[in-house]
Order: sequence, then C-alpha cells, then structure tokens
Amino acid sequence: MSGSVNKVILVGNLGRDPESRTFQTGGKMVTLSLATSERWKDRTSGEQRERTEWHRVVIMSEGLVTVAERYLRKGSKVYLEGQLRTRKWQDQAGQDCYATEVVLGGFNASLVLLDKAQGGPGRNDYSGYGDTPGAGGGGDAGSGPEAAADAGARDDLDDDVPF
Amino acid sequence: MSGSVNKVILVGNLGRDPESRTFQTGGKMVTLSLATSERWKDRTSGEQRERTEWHRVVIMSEGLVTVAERYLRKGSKVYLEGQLRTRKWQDQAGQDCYATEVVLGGFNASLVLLDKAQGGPGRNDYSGYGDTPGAGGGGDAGSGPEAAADAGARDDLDDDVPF
Amino acid sequence: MSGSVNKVILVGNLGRDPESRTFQTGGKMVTLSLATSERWKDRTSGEQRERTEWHRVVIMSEGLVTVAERYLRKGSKVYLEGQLRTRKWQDQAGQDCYATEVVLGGFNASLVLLDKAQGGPGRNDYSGYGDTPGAGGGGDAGSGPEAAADAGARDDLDDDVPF
Amino acid sequence: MSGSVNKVILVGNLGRDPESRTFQTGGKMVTLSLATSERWKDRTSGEQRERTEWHRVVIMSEGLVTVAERYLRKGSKVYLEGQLRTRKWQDQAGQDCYATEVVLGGFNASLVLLDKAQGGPGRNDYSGYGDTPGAGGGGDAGSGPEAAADAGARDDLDDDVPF
DNA sequence: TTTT
DNA sequence: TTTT
Repeated sequence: MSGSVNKVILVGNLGRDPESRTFQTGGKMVTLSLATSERWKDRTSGEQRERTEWHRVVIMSEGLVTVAERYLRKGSKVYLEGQLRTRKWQDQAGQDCYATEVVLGGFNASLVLLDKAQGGPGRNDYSGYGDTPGAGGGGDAGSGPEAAADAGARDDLDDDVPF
Repeated sequence: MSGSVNKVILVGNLGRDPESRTFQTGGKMVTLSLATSERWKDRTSGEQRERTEWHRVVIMSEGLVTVAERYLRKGSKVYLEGQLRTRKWQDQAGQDCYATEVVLGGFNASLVLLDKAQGGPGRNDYSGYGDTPGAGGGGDAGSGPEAAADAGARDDLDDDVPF
Repeated sequence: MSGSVNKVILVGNLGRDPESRTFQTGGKMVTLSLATSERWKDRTSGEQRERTEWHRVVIMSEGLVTVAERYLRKGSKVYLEGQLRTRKWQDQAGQDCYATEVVLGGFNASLVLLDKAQGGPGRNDYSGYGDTPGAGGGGDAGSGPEAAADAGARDDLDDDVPF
Repeated sequence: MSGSVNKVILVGNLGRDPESRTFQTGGKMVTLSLATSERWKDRTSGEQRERTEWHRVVIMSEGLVTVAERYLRKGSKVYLEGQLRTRKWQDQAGQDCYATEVVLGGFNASLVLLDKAQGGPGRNDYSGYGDTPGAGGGGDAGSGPEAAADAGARDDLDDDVPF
C-alpha cells in the first residue's frame, strides 16, 4: 500500500539495563524494556488505579545503538519514536504466537534522553541524536542514525521472542 | 510512573470490515485489522522490496465506535491515534502468549477518515471525531469519545487473540 | 475539509514561569514560553552549532490549566501535545502580522511533567492529566481536560500577540 | 538544551500548487499552503461551526522536494511531519513581525500522499519517502531525505513571509 | 527567557 | 523490570 504511516511515540523508564547483541555480519542491536503507566480514578469505586505497560523496544540504527549503550541505564527516562513490528512464530505445540516490538531503525527513529544528569559524559550532546539537524541552518544529514542490521542476521533472533 | 506517554499513530487501510462486539454491560467495542506498508530498495540487490504490517486495533470510545461502525469498510483508509496495550495469556501447552493491540479509548484517541467519498453521509462531518473541538472558538468537549467498555467484559474476548 | 489532523508534540523547558489570565466569563488560560533546541555539526566548518526555538503555548483546557499553574515553573521540562493556531492582526502601520501558537484545548491535548522531583505534592499524580485514563480497565473519561475559554473572551487578548 | 523534541504532524489539503525556489547555491526548497480544519457544535447556540487553519510548510529535504514537485497539486491530501520554526523580521514601521513555518528538513521529516490516484506515476511508490526504509529487513538509509538549503540563501526569502 |  |  502506498501512503501509510506506522509510528509509535513513547516516554517512559527503562526497567533494566539495555541489552546488546552483535550479528555475525557485524551489525548490532540493542533491546530495551520500557515502562509506561497511567493512572485514573475508577468511575465506580472512586479509588486510584494504575496500569503499567511494558514495551519491548528494538534499536537497529547504528547511531541510536551507540547512544543507547553509552547513556541508557535501568531507570533512565527516555522519549523515543519508532515503528510497530509484529513477528510471528510457532511454539512447541505448533501454535501461532506473536510478539510486537517498537523498532527504531532507519528514518524517523528518535531517542531522546530526559534525565537531568546521567553522571556520564560532561554534557549529553548526544541526546536527540535522531531528531536533530534540521535543514534550516546549514543542516547536515550525514551523521545521523542509519539502518544497521540486515535481514538475514535479524532472523536468527526469532527464538528469543517472548520478552 | 508519572510522566509517561504511550502513543501510536497509524495511517493505513482496513483489511476487512470492522467487527463489533457488545458487552454484557451494554458497552461496545469494534476491532479493525489495519495494514501499513513500506517500500525500500534493497541495499545489496537493489531490488524493490515491500513489507506489510498488520495491526490489530481495538476501539472502545463510544463516539469512535459509532464512527467506525458507520463509515469504515474493508479498504477504507484511516488516520488513527491510540495506545499500545499488550495482553498475555496461556496457550493450551501452558506457554505464555502475548498480543499487542492499538487501543482507542479515553482521551487522546482519534479516528480520521481519509477516503475521498464514502458514499455515506452527505458530508463526512464525523471524521476527526476525536481530534476536533479545540478550545479556540467556543469549543465543546462534551460530545467526544469516552471510555466505554469495562475490564471484566473485556476478558472473555481473550480467546480470539491471534488476529 | 473533512479528514484533517493538526498536531504538535514538544518536549522542552520553560523559559519563565507560566502566566495566567482570567476571562470576564470566568474561564482561565495559561501561556508558556517553551524552548526546544537542536545541535548539529556544521557540514563545512565541522563546528558544533545550536539553534533554540521558542514556542508560545496557550493552555485552555480547564484540567491542564490547573496542572500548569500548580506544577510548572521556569526551567520545568515538559512533554506537551496541542494544535497549531495562527492569529492575524494589523499593526499600527496597518500591516498584517501573524502569530502562531500551540494551543492545548479540547481533546487530544496533553501535558506531561518530566522533571524528577517537583518539590510540590507528595506524588505527582497529576502529570499526564491529558493522556491518561484509557478504556482498557474501567477507565473514566469524566474528569479529563475540557475546553474552557470561549471565543469572545479570547479576542480581547489579541493585543498581546508578539511574544 | 539537550533532550528536546519539536514535531508537527499535519493531515490536510493543499490550497494551491507547490511553489519551488532555487538557491544560488544550487539547493531547492518548496513551500506548501496546507489547510486543516475542524468542526464542532457550538456549546450555546448548538449550531455547527468550522474553523480552517492554514499552515505554511517549507520543504528543504532533497528527497521530499522531489516528491512534492512531482506529485503534489492544489487539492492534494497529504500527511506530513516536520518541525516548527519561527522567523522574526522588522516591518517597514520597524515593528517586530513573526512567521511560523512547518519545516521538513533533515531527519524525521515525512511526506505521505493520501490521494487515491494522482494520475501521475503508475503507482505512487514515492509516497512515504521520509517514513520508509526501516532497519527490519535490509533497510537502506542512503537514499533518504537530506538537508539541502543553507542558511544564507534562506534569508533572502524573508520578504515573502506573510503567507 | 530555558536547558546542557 | 521502571517510575511516583
């Protein structure tokens, strides 16, 4: 289909440190476990309720992989933008199973750190890596996030699906 | 967690007619099967490739349920905005399975029809139902989308998960 | 036109404290001055460059007005979602002038505080006010953000346009 | 500031054909005049009201410039994603004037055609140019949108601001 | 005018 | 598993 958009925007905290994997082809990917939550007052009981959602995030862009490895930690708060992707596989009983991930790869992927002070680098001029240059002032599209992993390599990760 | 955002924006076409279900409690929900796709040139082979992603969309907001039932059909193109929600259940083999849906319910859900002429109403002044009023000119927040279904009712739908 | 979307998403810091105004009709609005900035390496010179953008944000939703007054201060970091609106007026020389604002009013407006500790309330269960309930668990759409100000009242603010 | 996001998402129709300009430096930019509108029922009078908003859109990305020139026409419906940028200048009376544009340049800019049949190319495999590859299947970031124009060149366009 |  |  032409003319489609597939976009996810999340702001939340990491439930654990990022996990890196290297492909045989040299590429790298990082997975995050990101929590978002919402609160509301129950309509009938009037009590506070809360629901936490856990998102599996897969970072494929070379630039964003670097940012994630360097600056993200368990507890980090981030803004991110990616795409939905659902993978399907058969469990031992031959049943179809599905896992949906938020993939940051290629264009229109962003990762912005929202923590005050990460204790890491002097200044975190890395953040917003995927959302930066802009053409309005001599921008430079050359150093941004790039699709890194390739399809063949990706496939052999199918078995670690249930996050 | 305070301070989180969970947002999905999709533009795509319906793979089949919307499906409605009524809860014992009187509420209603509609599910959509929405396709988005992307094309790119393969880096190595140079050939055109295409990948289609299917999204399970669940509409809970009363207003948006009405819009969906009335104006959406197989093939309709829509813009929609909702939240990610993953449900977990056990298959017969006792394995954990997951299904992620895009839920349109409560605030910040939108459904905007993008087809030229739906053949339905004289003018499609329904579209953008969830994205409209605005306060900038005597807006009216009273007739908008509202959370409809309740959790217990939702549970008995678990068996139709693999979309 | 049917079928349109007008959405702005910003993450940035307040340049000064929020400013409140009360309408004769009793409604209230709050304006924010929000900075976003981006950095990039100049393509030719190779030097770091930075560009800061200032956004005039107008909050009309009753609920979000309350949140802004209570918890936002100069320096606060926020995620917000609103709509673009351009107002036009004549300056003394009879020239057309324009001012574009990001308006948070009606549906699909959000304000999420991103600061670690605001020093205010025990817990900041206010944040995400406009992005919360969700229908997936007995949600309640009744207490959310609502369009507050009315058009007539708004008009007499036209003179403070150049922000 | 690190950690900021400046994003605009619009779906609307072009009020006139795209306008192209070439810089002395060889770069190109295209401007669009895009309408979004919303309808609501007036709270007091109960009558239908409508408000149309016109957005000035500036496309700087090389790839998106090409797409815009080739496939967009007056009346075209598009989804686009860009950034807010406000420019300031003095009118003849020495008054400060401002113009805010939605800029599509650099990363995270998208332009997706939503018309059924543009009468142009066999299939519109151009659309979604800025939102496509994705790393999940042998993606290719090399042919995407790039920042094109430079700042000096941009400046001599200041006089056509009031759109 | 913010932030790093 | 995060966060408040």
